[in-house]
Amino acid sequence: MSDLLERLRARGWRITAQRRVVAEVLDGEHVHLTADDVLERAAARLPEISRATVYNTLGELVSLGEVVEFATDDRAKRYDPNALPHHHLVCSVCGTIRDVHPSGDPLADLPTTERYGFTVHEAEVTYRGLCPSCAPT
Amino acid sequence: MSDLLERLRARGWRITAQRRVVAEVLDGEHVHLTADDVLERAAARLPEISRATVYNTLGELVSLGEVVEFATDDRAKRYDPNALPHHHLVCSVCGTIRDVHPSGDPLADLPTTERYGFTVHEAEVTYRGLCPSCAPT
DNA sequence: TTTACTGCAAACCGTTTGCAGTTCC
DNA sequence: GGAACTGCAAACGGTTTGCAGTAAA
Repeated sequence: MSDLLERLRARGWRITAQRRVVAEVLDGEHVHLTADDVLERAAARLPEISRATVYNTLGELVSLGEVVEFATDDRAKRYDPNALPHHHLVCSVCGTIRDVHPSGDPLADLPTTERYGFTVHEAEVTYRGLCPSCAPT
Repeated sequence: MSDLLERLRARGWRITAQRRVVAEVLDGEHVHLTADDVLERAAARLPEISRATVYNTLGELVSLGEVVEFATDDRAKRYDPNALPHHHLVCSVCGTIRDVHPSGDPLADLPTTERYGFTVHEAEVTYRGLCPSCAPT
């Protein structure tokens, strides 16, 4: 994510304090923030940042492919910095999300007869279970 | 889905015209309706049905396990009658959704080292691609 | 007869939008 | 200087809720 600002610049985008802060907030692994989380953390560093700008910037990062939107059962979408392709492991009780990297390619498991004429590009897996803190003792 | 009403009754739920109609609307394969779709189709048979009742009934069917909520990138959740476990194939352009049944168990592809101490119960796969109508010619 | 269920309407909350003002290049 | 970006505030749309009335058992 560190050279994200370079890629933005290469696309002709202006580097502003707001965009820099949003990019910084999203840096790291196992980061799955809501737009509101991002606003809160960004505002801690740049108090005058607005909700609209956070949404604008998130949308831009998504269309750049730097960030992936992740729809959960909650109402709010999660924003996931997409350094390397990965899948998600979600706790059914507390909602904790971890990034996981399964062995093998899920795409290979979808036979032609089950593709309905689609050209299939990717598979996105959500594993569900109980995290250690929520597991019955 | 046909004996759903029996299962509801067994749980002590009252069988009303509204619940019957919602259950009927959700019957079938490749059915992934929004709450609004359900309301529209239910109202075609039972004009006085209300939005609140549709949401109530959908929520009940979900907690019964008869219907599965499916969060898409769109704002509206989809409701999927859950007769047999299955996964989804989604067109990235038009949003068409098909039920698919991959060979093999995606759960087997998640090594212990990638489970972060979770007890993993299920895997939910979303395949993305282009449907025949949206594929470039 | 009892109490679960329904319908109405308003509230809720995440997200989007229009626009005037600002700032980066 | 000019286009791109920001902040504000209002609108939007799917979902939830409170409550008075209705109907299943």
